[in-house]
Amino acid sequence: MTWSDGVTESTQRPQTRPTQLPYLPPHLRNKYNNGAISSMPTSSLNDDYANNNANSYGFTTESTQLPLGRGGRGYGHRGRGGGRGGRGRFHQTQEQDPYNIASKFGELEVNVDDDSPESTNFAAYEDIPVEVSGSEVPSPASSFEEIDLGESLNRNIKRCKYVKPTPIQRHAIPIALAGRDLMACAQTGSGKTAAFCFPIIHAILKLNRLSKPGRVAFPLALILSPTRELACQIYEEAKKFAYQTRVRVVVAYGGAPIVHQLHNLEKGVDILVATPGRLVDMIERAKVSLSMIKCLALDEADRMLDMGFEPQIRKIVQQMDMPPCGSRQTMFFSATFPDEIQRLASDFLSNYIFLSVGRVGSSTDLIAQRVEFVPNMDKRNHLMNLLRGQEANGTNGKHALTLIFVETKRGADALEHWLSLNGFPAIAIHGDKVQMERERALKSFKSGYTPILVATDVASRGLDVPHVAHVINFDLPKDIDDYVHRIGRTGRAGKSGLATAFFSDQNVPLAKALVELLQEANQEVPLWLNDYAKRASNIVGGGRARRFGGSKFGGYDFRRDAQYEIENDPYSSTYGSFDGTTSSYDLSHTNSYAATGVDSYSTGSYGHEFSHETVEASGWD
DNA sequence: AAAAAAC
Repeated sequence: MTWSDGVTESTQRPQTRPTQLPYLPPHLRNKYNNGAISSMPTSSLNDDYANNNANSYGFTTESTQLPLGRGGRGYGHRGRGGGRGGRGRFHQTQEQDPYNIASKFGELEVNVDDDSPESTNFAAYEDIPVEVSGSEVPSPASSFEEIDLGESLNRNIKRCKYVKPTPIQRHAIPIALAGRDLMACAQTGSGKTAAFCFPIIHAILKLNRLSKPGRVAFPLALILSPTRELACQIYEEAKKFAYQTRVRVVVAYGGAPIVHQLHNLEKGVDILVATPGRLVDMIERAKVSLSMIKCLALDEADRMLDMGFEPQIRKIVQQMDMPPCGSRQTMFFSATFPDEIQRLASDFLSNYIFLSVGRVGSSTDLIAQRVEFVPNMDKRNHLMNLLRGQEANGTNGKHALTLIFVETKRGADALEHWLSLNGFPAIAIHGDKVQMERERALKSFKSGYTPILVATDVASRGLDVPHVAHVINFDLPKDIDDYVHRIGRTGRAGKSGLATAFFSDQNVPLAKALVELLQEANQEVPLWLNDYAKRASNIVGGGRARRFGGSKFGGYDFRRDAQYEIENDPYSSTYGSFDGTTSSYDLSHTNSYAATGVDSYSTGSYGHEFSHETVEASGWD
């Protein structure tokens, strides 16, 4: 992870940096001058460069300190990040793939930009199913030129080597530029960070009222994240996009000394990226005021509004000095968006547009999912056999990392210990570890030094680790959405991935939703699991279809199913996008929006998917 | 019953 090594470690113990450097696989070291990062000098990627770069960051993390443009060193943050590895499914491999690792595999569809813009992949691109609903939806844009974010942003888009907007960007950016509120479903890695960062930066530039230094910071935009690591990831992205715009981006999160963050705030902040706890702390210390907020963005929004987070979010958004709903712009982004969370989110939104980008080319299409019945008692032995099998196959090591999810922090430590005892190089990450340990664990895993990471759900969302070949749900999560996010850690960079779940009798409540998910992803459903699902369906109502409308869309506008609630709900005004004519909201027709002044459209086909020749390359067969 | 997120 990138978030604190440059900030604290390198300033406190700069002499230790060399051993802390992100590992760069030997076979990749001399391959950086190809394709999209052609401007990058090969020499800039040797260890010396990384070393210098890391040191040069110090804790001066403001955007203007980036070495971009000097010898084309630029955007990768290579010295610290170790490469966050994009999924490479779209044309923006570089967005999360500073090393351009994806293209190194030579088996990706993503670099079509380089030579043949008209290649067939563009056709697939157009076919990604998109669903939009809401009133007066701005038209999608097919190119960045068409969007025209202004000179400096256009320059940064070019620097990022973004050639064409991804589907989520094509739709979300015009919506955001129009100042509309937005609820967007899109897989991580599909460019959603850029989808909200570009419009935010554009809006701030247009305001022409950049923040000044001062004892109290008045950010114009706030981006919230559920984990510290994700906050840092967004921060790094936003910094790239804001390069040389004089828009200042600052990050605030717990577990790290607050003084550095406060110092950065005092220098002025336009965009604040934060985790909730630290932000509340800063507001209560009167170091930050939200009174100038023009735009609020929540990433992994469904997590931000779940039981644990909702009060904090409510506090930040409704009980501090943030301008009320309607006089600010609010955007929610997530890969999964259950009904009940949509309902909560609508409290914070005004006349919003719902946008869902299909899953083509994202997680479930590239991931082979297996579910095995394993009683709790047998889990360790079963895991051992699995790992031994990988060893025998050669399908482990630096480029086939294994991520094991467990339910509890204690369980993570215990399993790490047990694996280590049995000769498997494993390390655990969870929220009881201090930040330094979390970071070290992640780095050790990313580098392949410990190719097995045992994790709690701290690692289930937003975490970008390249080369995760296998996700093992040692303990299955209670919530199917968590499962979706977890397995989304593999199948990255266009490579296929494997997800194995240990299903025990404690997971019966999950059976139905799991079966539906497997079916949706064209995965084989074990007979015994089907039996559980049938039996469980009597006990546990609903399932995935309820939330996802049985489609391949990543989400489904809950307002479509909300007729009676609209009629009876005292908060029905929050559904203002339906023009108040709720009674004419006819659910019997899919296209009923048109009749009620609510526009809705779908594009693309369900059947078309990227073709990947990478399945056999994964080594899991 | 658990995880995450402030000091």
